[in-house]
Amino acid sequence: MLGIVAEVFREHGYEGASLALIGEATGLGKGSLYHFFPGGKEEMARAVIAHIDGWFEDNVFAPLRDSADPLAGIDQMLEATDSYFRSGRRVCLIGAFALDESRDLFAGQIRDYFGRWVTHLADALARSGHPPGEAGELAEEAVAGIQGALTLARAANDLEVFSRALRRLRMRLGLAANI
Amino acid sequence: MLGIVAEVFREHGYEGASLALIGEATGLGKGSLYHFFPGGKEEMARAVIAHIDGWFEDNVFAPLRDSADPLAGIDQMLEATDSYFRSGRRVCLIGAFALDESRDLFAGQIRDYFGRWVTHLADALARSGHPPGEAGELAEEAVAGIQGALTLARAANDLEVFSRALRRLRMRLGLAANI
DNA sequence: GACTTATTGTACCGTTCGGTACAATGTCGG
DNA sequence: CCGACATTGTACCGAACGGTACAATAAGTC
Repeated sequence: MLGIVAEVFREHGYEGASLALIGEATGLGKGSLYHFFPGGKEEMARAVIAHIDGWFEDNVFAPLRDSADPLAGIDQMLEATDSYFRSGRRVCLIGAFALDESRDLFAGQIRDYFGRWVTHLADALARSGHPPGEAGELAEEAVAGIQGALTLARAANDLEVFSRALRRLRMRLGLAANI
Repeated sequence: MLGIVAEVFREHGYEGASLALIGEATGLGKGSLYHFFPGGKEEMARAVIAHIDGWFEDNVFAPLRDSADPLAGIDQMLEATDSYFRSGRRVCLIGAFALDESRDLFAGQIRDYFGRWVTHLADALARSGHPPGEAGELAEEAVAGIQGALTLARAANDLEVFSRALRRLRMRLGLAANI
């Protein structure tokens, strides 16, 4: 159900996601909505962010952190990212929240999400042989590249923009070009 | 005055920028606002996008297109970009619009803005010696990198993220590291 | 000064907003 | 069957939303 709410926030942004839309999408009335989320819209958004964060923790950060072979972890990260963003069809809710005033409400969660992504990727890159300083820069470049590609893909209404970005990243991070 | 309205949209997003906020920021009442923009909020946003587009046309796209030395044009692009986004303090309104539902209203203008940015940069890169295909990819990577760096800088609340991204881009696009 | 047009303030419209109250149902162990 | 608690639908609240009407004023033109 959090997934459905997430989709509404993704589609309409924090301000644009009205309780009417959320209720319609989930099939729940205000009674139920406020039963599960006494804190109202803000708590819903917070729960959605935490839910997404959890998914990334399991499917993106954990492989980066735990894979014996760091390159395999990076490959899993890229696969999971491609799958999560539906090859560019989906937008990054947390990235979108970071841009407008809703950032102030969720600043901690947003910073944490992106911070961990960059940190874990930098760590994997360092373990795969990059000098520590360079690994941090490369990780930052990679995460920013993904976010930017999502924006650009949506602006151009062309999914290929996102696929191309992932393909470039794969090579740039030290993975084979095939697959 | 369009600049002030732009700032309100940038800060609050399309949905979040209420007429009350816009009126307060500009010092204009609804009477004046609807006198200048009979089409209401949508026309305001359209005018703001066109205004931004014009600024980029003059300060970013034109140097890319018209500079005799393509590398000098690229350098001017990066300088103008850094100055426009206030080294990461500012967010890209058009990028933010691309992410949520307001994209549907302004799809044409958004696609045009990013499309021209990528095209003109690709052209300059090709003239500076990159093979045509590679130039297009590199241009896409650069524009996406800028957008992503803005998102990341704002998420981390750290302007250095944006500065680092521009520094990397400068090198990657074939410019000296200094300056 | 008179006429015309541009600009503004104010009051108001219907709708939707996020949120609350609460009685009515469903659910389930005892 | 019972009380206890979880879940829901509905009606309602005041505030804010985008937008309109229009009279009052300002600014220019002849």
